Amino acid sequence: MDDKNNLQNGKKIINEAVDIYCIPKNDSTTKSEGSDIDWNTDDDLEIENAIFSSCSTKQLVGDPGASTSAGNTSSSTSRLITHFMGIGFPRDFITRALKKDGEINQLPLTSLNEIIKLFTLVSSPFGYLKACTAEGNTTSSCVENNTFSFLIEMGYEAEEAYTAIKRCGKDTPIMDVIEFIDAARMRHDAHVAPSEVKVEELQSNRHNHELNKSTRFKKRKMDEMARLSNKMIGFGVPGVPLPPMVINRNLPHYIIGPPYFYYENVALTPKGVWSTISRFLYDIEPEFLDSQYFCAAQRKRGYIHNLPTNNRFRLLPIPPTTIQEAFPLSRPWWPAWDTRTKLNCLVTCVGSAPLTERIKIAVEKSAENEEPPSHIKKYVMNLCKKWNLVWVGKNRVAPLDPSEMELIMGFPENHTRGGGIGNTKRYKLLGNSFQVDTVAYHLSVLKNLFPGGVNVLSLFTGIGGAEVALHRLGIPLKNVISVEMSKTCRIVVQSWWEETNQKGKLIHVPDVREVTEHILKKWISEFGGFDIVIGGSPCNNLAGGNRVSRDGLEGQHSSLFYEYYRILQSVRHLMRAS
DNA sequence: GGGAATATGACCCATGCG
DNA sequence: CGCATGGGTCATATTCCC
Repeated sequence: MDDKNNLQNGKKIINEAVDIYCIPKNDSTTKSEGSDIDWNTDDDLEIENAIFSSCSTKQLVGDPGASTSAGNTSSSTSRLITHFMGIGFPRDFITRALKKDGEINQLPLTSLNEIIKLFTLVSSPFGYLKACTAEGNTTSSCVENNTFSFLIEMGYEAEEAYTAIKRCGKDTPIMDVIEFIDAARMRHDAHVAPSEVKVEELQSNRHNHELNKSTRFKKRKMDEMARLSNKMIGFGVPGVPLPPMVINRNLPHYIIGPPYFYYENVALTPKGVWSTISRFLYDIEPEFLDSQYFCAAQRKRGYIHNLPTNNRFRLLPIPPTTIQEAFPLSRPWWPAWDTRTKLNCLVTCVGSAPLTERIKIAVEKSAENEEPPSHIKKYVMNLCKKWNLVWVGKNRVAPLDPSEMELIMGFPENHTRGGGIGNTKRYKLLGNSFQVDTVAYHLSVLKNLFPGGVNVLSLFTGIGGAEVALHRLGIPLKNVISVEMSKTCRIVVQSWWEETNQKGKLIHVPDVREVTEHILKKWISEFGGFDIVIGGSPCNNLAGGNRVSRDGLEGQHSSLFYEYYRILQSVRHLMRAS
């Protein structure tokens, strides 16, 4: 049944993608609304490029620079259909993807590729397999499609996957197809034309095979390391010298400038999640950053945004950055053998009282003024690290209380206190939040860009980390649309809004799904557009701590990332149109 | 030394019970 | 609400082997 849902979801996204990608409504070169996009006359060249180029040319319609000119539309359409049928998509599916309001839309091949990619990503290979069968395709065609879907899901380009399957043969095991693509890529890097790659060479030469596998492993490893360097200093943090490697942030030209957007999630996701997120968010390199450079606790997060990165500045006052500074009262009780200076990530669950008692008893066993034996030290340290415990008295450890967590996370003390909110809930809210100083560092560049204040579309607002950051930066909040499902969070944000005497307007929306194009249009015309779209979509299906439903980006909650993407696309589209 | 095997550590968590 | 319990996927660190 999940497959069916995936499929429907995929179709929904395609329809939305068609809506979003299609036509700039008041483009002077187009005649009727939403149906006529002009064609590049050189169809042959374009299709050739699409099939044989191994790099993504994300030139979307409506993005500046997507140049178009008049051409033969009907033959282009049939070529497109032929092309995608050649890949293995059912004709019916392609025509449905192309159709809107009963008319055939003429989309550049690259855009249609995007749509297909979206579909393939959202619907599982098995869902697609079933759909094929239902639509009367042959089994062999389904197998081919399945391989294709897998390759796409793994992050290969549609074009190269298609070429590889075609050249290897549709019955070739998927690993061999991958070897083929990687070999082709390596040769391409070495300026060898893809057409010179011979399948037989790979299949018959075991040594070569192993070599490629090893090189591929290395290459991936290096890619990962470059993206996710163990220090996690993002594009630079105050006080830490940058590595000699130059940060080369080449944003696609069409994504530079307003509306700005800022997306956040946990850094250590299941494999492939960040590359998928990045692929949706305009191929922008995530900025992986650990909040330990801004506060006393680690917090490894990835951020994708189109904000400038020069002339950032920190919030003042700079909060304590070590446990000892953050908890001066703990100093007399802190044993020398507990060498921690930073807390681990503050999460939604905390250690229990009996646990702290067990630790007390374990430590007390050793004589006065004497270190416990090493196995006790190890036992205690493991628990302290696991539960983020601090020393609060003689042989006594305790979890942070919610107010201490608030301070470390950069919120005003008692931000989440009262109003009917219990401690368990406070821990949950705080554990799910932004670290304010970290986010403020990134958002600080907005201060010069918007001296008069900002209009914010805040998705998955939580307890308002981004709003607090902007406020503390001294950036006036003009209009804030806060989309947050939890009533408790809305209460927290509303209280903060009133207590800090905000002059702007705060509108609460409970569900992202209510944020339709229609209502976005209304807000945009009312406010004159959004200056920034901020959001950290649910991480519970991505986070390592989840032992039950770490389902990845397609998980029940984490899949709301696609809503973030949808809304951001909508805002960008509407703001270009207005 | 370098690669492979193995150990260790970290993780914006969910559920059931009393 | 407090508490106990429950794997698994990653990355890095360490050890082992050639």
